[in-house]
Amino acid sequence: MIRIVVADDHPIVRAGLIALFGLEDDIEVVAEAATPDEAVAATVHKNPDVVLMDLQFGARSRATGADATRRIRALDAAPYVLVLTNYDSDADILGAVEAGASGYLLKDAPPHELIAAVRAAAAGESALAPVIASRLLSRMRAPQASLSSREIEVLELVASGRSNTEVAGDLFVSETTVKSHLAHIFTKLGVSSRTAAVSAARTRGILR
Amino acid sequence: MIRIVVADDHPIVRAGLIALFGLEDDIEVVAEAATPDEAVAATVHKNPDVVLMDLQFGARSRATGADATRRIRALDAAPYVLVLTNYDSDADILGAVEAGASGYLLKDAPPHELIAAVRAAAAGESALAPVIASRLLSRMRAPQASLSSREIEVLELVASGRSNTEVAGDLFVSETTVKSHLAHIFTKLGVSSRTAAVSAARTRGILR
DNA sequence: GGGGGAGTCGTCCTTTCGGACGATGCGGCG
DNA sequence: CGCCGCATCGTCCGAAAGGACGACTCCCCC
Repeated sequence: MIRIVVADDHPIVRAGLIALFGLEDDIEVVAEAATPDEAVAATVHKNPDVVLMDLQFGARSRATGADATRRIRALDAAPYVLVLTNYDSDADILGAVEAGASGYLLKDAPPHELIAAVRAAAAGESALAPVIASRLLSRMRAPQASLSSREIEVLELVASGRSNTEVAGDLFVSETTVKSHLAHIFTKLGVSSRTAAVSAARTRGILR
Repeated sequence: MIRIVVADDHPIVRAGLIALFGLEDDIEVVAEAATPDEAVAATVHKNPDVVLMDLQFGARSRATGADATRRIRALDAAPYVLVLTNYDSDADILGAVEAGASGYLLKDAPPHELIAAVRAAAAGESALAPVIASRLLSRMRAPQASLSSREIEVLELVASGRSNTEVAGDLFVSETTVKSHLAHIFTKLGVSSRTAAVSAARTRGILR
């Protein structure tokens, strides 16, 4: 019997997961958690085989699913953590993997994929949704788009709506320099306009 | 007995809703739908009292929950549509209300609130999540910076980094029209560039 | 000591954006 | 009915942004 903990702030999602796993006779939901803290506590007390972890917990909780994952993986005899979330942003995926997740699934995944992932995780295997796998690979192929601190500084000002000349004034450099930074940012992010750069940086977690 | 249709592209969410309503003996889920088209079809065939409608359907479907809501509300003896979604952006709320939704709930709502909303909807009453209600009210109080739904639509595309010509193509209008919308957006938000408009809209909660 | 990346600055040129007009049709509202 | 907001389309023009070169300092690292 695979014993799992379900951690998600949405009562509806928890109910759905419990209902789905209720149909499987080799999987048992031993606890549910509505916050990252509850997830860690439940893991400590119930000692499950797998934790199904959401990444986004509503604004009510300052901690994230990645934090909880990190803390859970730091435990003795830590269970495997399967991240189950809505989004597939690079920042989220990277964060989850760094935190020690052994799988990453999207909430719109078909149930059988989810069940299979839980069984795989319980067996110590990694399970990635196809979408996620291809995204990770494309990230490997593409040189990591790490912006320099100066470039991030420029991009933050641009994101706040400042023009090139204004950014130049703010940073005490010439407009040429700002445009030069922006050109580098564009190539690194694979875009060709300031607004697209801001959007890309946001989805990748470079900008808040 | 209140007969409802559940429309959401996430199998997990559908399972959760069905499980939750299964506990209520005055509510019966008569059909589930994974796409907007299925939602309309199910409504036509099952003739429910209430339709629980998600707004975001994955990229697989071009139609949105708002489209489906509009089509359902245009039917004879149309059921009440309760929008149940993850986000509380102004654009989503406005769009849903315009489409004829009689309620707007967030997916992280506690189950009892959801149940109450379904009963209210079945009785022809409107049900808004407290967060949504206050947002609508604050919108009433500050009418100066309210963008039309079309303007928000344009701004969302701009925020994702699309150029004027691309936005024009996406919306099947001329570039002149896009620029016209943007000019209005600029004056309403008190800015003078697309990037500044996106920034302003974000801080005011118009965009997420 | 010779890359190589980051940061700085420059010029030339093209495309895009934004401002300033105007104009039409539609719908709501007093 | 007229007025007004919204959405649509148009032209003209100046300003901003972006691409394509080059070039000069640091500074780090092999």
